[in-house]
Parts: sequence; C-alpha cells; structure tokens
Amino acid sequence: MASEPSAIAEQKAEAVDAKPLRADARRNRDRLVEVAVSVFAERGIDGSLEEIARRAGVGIGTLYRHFPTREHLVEVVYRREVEALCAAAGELAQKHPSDVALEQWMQRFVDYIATKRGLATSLRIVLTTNSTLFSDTFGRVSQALRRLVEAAVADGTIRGDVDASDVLHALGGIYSAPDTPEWRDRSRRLVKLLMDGLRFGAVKAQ
Amino acid sequence: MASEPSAIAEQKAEAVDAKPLRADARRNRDRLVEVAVSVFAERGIDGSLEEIARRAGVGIGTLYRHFPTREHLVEVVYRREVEALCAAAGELAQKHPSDVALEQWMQRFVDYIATKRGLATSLRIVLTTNSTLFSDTFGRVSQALRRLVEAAVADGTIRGDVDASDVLHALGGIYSAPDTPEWRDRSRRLVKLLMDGLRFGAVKAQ
DNA sequence: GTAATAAACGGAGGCGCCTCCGTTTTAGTG
DNA sequence: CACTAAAACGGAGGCGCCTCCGTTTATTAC
Repeated sequence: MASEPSAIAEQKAEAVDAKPLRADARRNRDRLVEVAVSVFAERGIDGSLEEIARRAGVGIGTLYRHFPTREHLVEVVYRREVEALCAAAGELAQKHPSDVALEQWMQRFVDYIATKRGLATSLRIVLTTNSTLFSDTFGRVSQALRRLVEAAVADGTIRGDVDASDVLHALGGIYSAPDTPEWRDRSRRLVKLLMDGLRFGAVKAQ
Repeated sequence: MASEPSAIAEQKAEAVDAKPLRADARRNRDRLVEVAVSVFAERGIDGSLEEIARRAGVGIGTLYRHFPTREHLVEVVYRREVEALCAAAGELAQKHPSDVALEQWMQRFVDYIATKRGLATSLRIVLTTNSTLFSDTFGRVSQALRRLVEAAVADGTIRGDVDASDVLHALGGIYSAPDTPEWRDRSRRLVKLLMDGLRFGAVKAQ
C-alpha cells in the first residue's frame, strides 16, 4: 500500500548523501524494506530479522550489510510509512472536497497510530534515541495537516477561526490516550466530532 | 559495597507482599543480585544473564525463576544501589560535621551517576517503562538530600536561605549535562563550587 | 566478448535468550 | 530419623542475533 510516492522521496533522499547502489544491491534492499513492513506489522517491532531475510530471499548477511542494526531497519520502515501517510494528504485533496479530504486523512491518521500502539515501548526507544527522526516526523505530519486545513478554510468548507495547530492539538489527545480495547472506535468518533465542530459555522452552507 | 543497609530494607519490603523463600532460594537470589551488580558494572546493562548465572554458581533456569525478565533483575539492582546511596547519607551524617556530610554525599552522588552514564539509553527505557520505579527513586533521593541540607542549615554550617530543592536543582544540572569525557571532573568541581556558595554566609564562622 | 576487480552475497558458527521438565533439596510431619 | 509433598534447581534444546569470510556477480576497461 502506498509505496510509489515514498519510493520517489527515498530516491531523492539517498541521492543526496550516497553513491548509487549496484543493481542487485538496490533490488535486495528494496525487497528487504518491503518485507520488513509486513513482518513488523504481523509480529511487532521485535519480529525476527532472520525471517525478514528469509522471506526476502536473501541471506542474513545481506540484511545486516544494508541495515547494521535493527534500529536502522526500523527507522527506514517508519520513515517510509510516515511518508505514505503524508503523501495520502495530497491524493485525498485531489479526489475529494477539502473538508472530506481532511476528515478522511484524520481517519487514516487514526489507523496509522493504531498500528503503532502495540509497538509503543520499542518505538519510543527508537524515537527518543534518534531525535532527528522524531522532529522530522513531527514536521512532515504537521505540514501535511496544515495544507489540508488551510485548503478547507480557504474554500469555506470548515470554519475560519481555527488553524492547523488547533487541530493537531485535538489529534494529540488521540495519540496520548491510553491503549484500551475501545481506543480505536473512540478515536474514530472523536474525529467525527471534531469534524462536526469544524463544519459548524463554515462560510459555505452544506 | 554498601550491602547491609539495603539488605535490611529489602527484607522489609519483601515481607510486605510475599511469602518467605526457602533457605536455598533466598541464598541463590541474594547471590544472583550480588553478582549482577558486578556484571552490570563491568559489561553494562546488556551484560550476559548466562554469565551472571554462571558466576553465581546457579543454572540459568534459576536466574529466570527469580527474575523472569532482564528488566526485573535490573530493577532490583537499581533499587539496591539507590538504597545504598540513600543509606550513605545517614552514615555520613553520623561521622562528619553536617556540611562535610552534605558535600561528601554529593560527591558520592556524582560517582553514582557516573556509573549510570554509559547505561543511559537502556536505563531510560527501564525508567520510562516503569514509572513507579522512577518516582520511588526520585522520592528517596530527595528525602536523603533534604535531611542533610536541613541538618546543615539547622546547625549553621551552611547558609539558611536555601532548601533541599534548591540544591537538588543545582545537582539536576549534573544529571542532564552531556556525556563528555570531562564530565566527571567538571561535576566534582561543580559540587565544590556549590558547597562554597552554601558555606558562604553561614551563621557559624568556619 | 573477455578479463579484472570491486561490490555484494549468503550462510555457518558462536553466543545469548528463554522455556520446559526431569532431578534434587528442603521443610514439615509422625 | 524417615517419609513425603512442595519448592527449587539446572541444563538441554530451540531459536534469534550478529560476525566473518569464502564465493558469486555486476561493472568497467579493453
């Protein structure tokens, strides 16, 4: 899901600081990341690296050459997913009216966080160890949100007296809420509620 | 080092919530903790559990029965060390004039932090995962410090217009300072400086 | 095409983690 | 003491981590 836009971004990012990989190396690397996404999704962030190598059809040595530590691999996977989430903002904005785009993106945000819930502890380690990663992520996500909010404000589908950071604040509650079984449903409701509030008093009558 | 006072405290703490261990079990458990202290000190918090078991002269199974996860063992070791640090406050207070006791305790605090420096990341994980541990520690350490400060203020060996939380604040800088090679020396100097400031303007002339 | 060489591959091997379960020890009871 | 049940022991075994190095492959030069 959603691999093309991030692939482009990755290419760009790598071109900056590294020599081009040999064809086979590039192929294997991509393969590994792809497989890692599913393995981490299935088994959590502690999923076996040997399984990842096996499923990708490469030796464990190859995995370690590309990603010297588990954290390296986790970081790449994580960045790729954040990238996909942000890219989705652009796509949604093209296909839907701007208020709908905003709402759908927030629901997607909830889904995204949901998959990260179980991994909370391990992810927190990676995120605190690597503070660049944290701030990059935060920056990208809030930029994506800002565009959606501003577009919706601009064409009057949501009220004008809020800005992106208000909305981010509201979403922040979702992130820090306790990890209960009902979390996901509650969060979905919360997003709807938030949207109702945002639509209420919009310039354009619905 | 400094095992008796904490042993007493441990006994008390355990009596509260657990049945007494069989003699051999108690012996092995104590042994394991003792060895774990040195192994963690030598090899860091990632030191091999099998080595700990080996050095303690027990099977790996025994270690795991007593401490189901590495974190359990780390927690016990950590609590014991904090306990020792706090107990030292009482001992120093008996053997030295109260300002000297305070100074020496702070130097010891620096030594203690120094051994934790390398373990920062792993320890942070344990401390954020287990917030009770964090607040317990904080509480105990600040209580120990409070007693020393209050005694020194009371008998006029340090000035009267400061309290324990001021001093703790000053020490806080030590804790959060970056982990450079000169860290330890700088911290020692900082403690001396702090003491000079505290002695300056004390009621009793030195 | 072929040769040369730098790059990449992959898996064996050594070590640590953790579980499981047959064996041993302890603490009660008569 | 002797016996017994409960508790504790310990290490074999299965799995994952990671390194190291002999083998294979892509690329470059001719």
